[in-house]
Amino acid sequence: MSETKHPIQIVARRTGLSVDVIRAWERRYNAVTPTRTETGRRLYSNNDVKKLTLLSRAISAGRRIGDVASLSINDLTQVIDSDEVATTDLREGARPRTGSVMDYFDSSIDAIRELNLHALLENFENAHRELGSIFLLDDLFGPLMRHIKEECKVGSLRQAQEKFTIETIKSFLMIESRKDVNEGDPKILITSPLSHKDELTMLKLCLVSKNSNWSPVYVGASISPDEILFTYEQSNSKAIILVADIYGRDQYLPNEIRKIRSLVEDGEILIFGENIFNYQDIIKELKLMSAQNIGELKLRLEGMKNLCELKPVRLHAKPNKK
Amino acid sequence: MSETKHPIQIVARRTGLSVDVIRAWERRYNAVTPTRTETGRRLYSNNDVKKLTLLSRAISAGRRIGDVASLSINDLTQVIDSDEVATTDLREGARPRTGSVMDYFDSSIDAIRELNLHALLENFENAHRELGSIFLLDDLFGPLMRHIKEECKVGSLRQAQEKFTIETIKSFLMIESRKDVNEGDPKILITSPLSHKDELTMLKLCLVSKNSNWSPVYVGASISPDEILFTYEQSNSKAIILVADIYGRDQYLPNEIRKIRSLVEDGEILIFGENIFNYQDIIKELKLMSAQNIGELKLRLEGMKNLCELKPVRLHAKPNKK
DNA sequence: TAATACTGGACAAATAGTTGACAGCAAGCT
DNA sequence: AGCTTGCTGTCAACTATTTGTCCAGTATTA
Repeated sequence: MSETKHPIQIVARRTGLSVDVIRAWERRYNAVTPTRTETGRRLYSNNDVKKLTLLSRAISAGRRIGDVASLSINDLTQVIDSDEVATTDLREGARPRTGSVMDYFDSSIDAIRELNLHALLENFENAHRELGSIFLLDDLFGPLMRHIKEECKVGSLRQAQEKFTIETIKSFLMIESRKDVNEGDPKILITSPLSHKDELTMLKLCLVSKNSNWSPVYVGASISPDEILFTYEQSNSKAIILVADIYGRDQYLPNEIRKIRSLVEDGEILIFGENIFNYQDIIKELKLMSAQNIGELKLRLEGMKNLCELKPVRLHAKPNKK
Repeated sequence: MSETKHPIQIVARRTGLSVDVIRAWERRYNAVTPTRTETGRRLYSNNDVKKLTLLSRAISAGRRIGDVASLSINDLTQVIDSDEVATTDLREGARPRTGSVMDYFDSSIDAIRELNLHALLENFENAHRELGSIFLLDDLFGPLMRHIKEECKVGSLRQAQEKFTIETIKSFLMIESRKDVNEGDPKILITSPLSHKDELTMLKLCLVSKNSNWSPVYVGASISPDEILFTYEQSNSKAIILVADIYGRDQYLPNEIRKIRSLVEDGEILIFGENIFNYQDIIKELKLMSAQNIGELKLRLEGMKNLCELKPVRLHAKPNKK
């Protein structure tokens, strides 16, 4: 197999890390050791990129680069898995993992071919029980949708089957994310800016929020900043998640976000999307939180949870900022 | 097995304890004694994490840290087991309700004003129980949506509240129409022509179908005739409902319907819409069934049910289509 | 020539560590 | 009740370490 190699710029883009960081990690911990051109330019293999991506996830899961930099890809995967799933989970039962995702994937495809709603929903429910929401969303629904889109293009699946899948997933998510919501949980508004409208992702986030002990408030996609503020206040939410889908129009987003930030003074705002590194600047400027995948989101949610639960308990009044 | 060690931050997240507490317990009671890096950073083993988790549970079960900190993991488990049995939570009885449609209407509006999802869903559920699906859809949801649209125009309700209502109704309908579907019921395909796309109505019909002992097949709106045929055959449906919403483009509809009729030879086709009298001609021409409101639909559905239960007696094998 | 990459060093922000202090609380004693 | 006392979680102050970022100077690329 002819390995394609990548220059540092590309790697930075793909991993969301800065070139400085990539070089620093190499210099300090030998995180990866790219080959060089005769003149000394770094050339990264796909494996290197993968490891860097994993490291980046480990970092956002709270690890320190010095502790994890020298781990192998396998070890890293394990560490990340346990970090992103375990968090405050008190259950000690081992989760039966690996391999089973593929089984669920296959039986999902079967059910989709037959348009068998009952089988598909049951399959989802079982997968949810066994895998938990993170793996369900990241490792089952994600690949499933990608696979189906491709099969549709090739022609081995019909458009109706794609729609069927989307509708079923949507309805599954709606059902699950309404189940057993704890009324005491703080509210979190899940919405998307005017220029974006990825309903499926938003429903996914509803489920994750619920499972992280937030009570999701969902009013659909494409809401104006003004309406977002209203919803936020009216529902007494403590935080906002903005979904930036990959099809959205980039040029409008920063201004919309600025508007929202200025309206919602006291709440945490989190941007979610697969390619949010395109918006690094605005995220820094406004000190927003961000998450690129479900696992990361879950961590942030739990962080915010602690933050917002401590607030009312605090005894020492903090100096009023203004 | 090479044990992975965890920095204090991770441990704090996994146990739900603050870093201060973890350190204090170590300092005061040697609850755990993590190893250190050369530079003095704490590194906790999985065992340490487990013990801290148990301690945390013991605390919330009422123990004092000083009393339990030095216990072994086994002893701790025992202590906790005996403690936690004692705690049971009280449950409030369901409150019975009697009320007319107007009451449900009013409390729905209240819940919508507050964007209170829980209250709204509960209200819908009660209404559904008390009124049944026909009255729920025709007498509650119908007027509700009309009212809200008007209030929105006037300005006394916000766009977000309208969206909230739509999403909540949709999710309610999805939940209810998936509940207790009888696998033995004949399938009915609920869809809409390309030019129409009233999702809400389609979901309503799913609910009604289910309650009339049909098993609804739903693949979303705006499906081409060709895909409709495919879905119909693949799912082995016995009948089709086409939703013609009031915003659809009239001029295309007759031809689309003709196409569908010619493709689906043996199945019953029913047109549903508030203003289907516009399509009288085509309905007569193709001998379609039709319904203008939910009540009427329910009658038709029950009629078709009887008809189709006789069908399996048919002897003519179908010619194998590719 | 302008843009990009490499190296090594420097710096600042974030994070940890240690110690001591303090407030809230419950239990026991006057 | 009032008072002490010990237990605990939290925090402040200060030091040390870790780590992302930036810069200067040089080399390579286009």
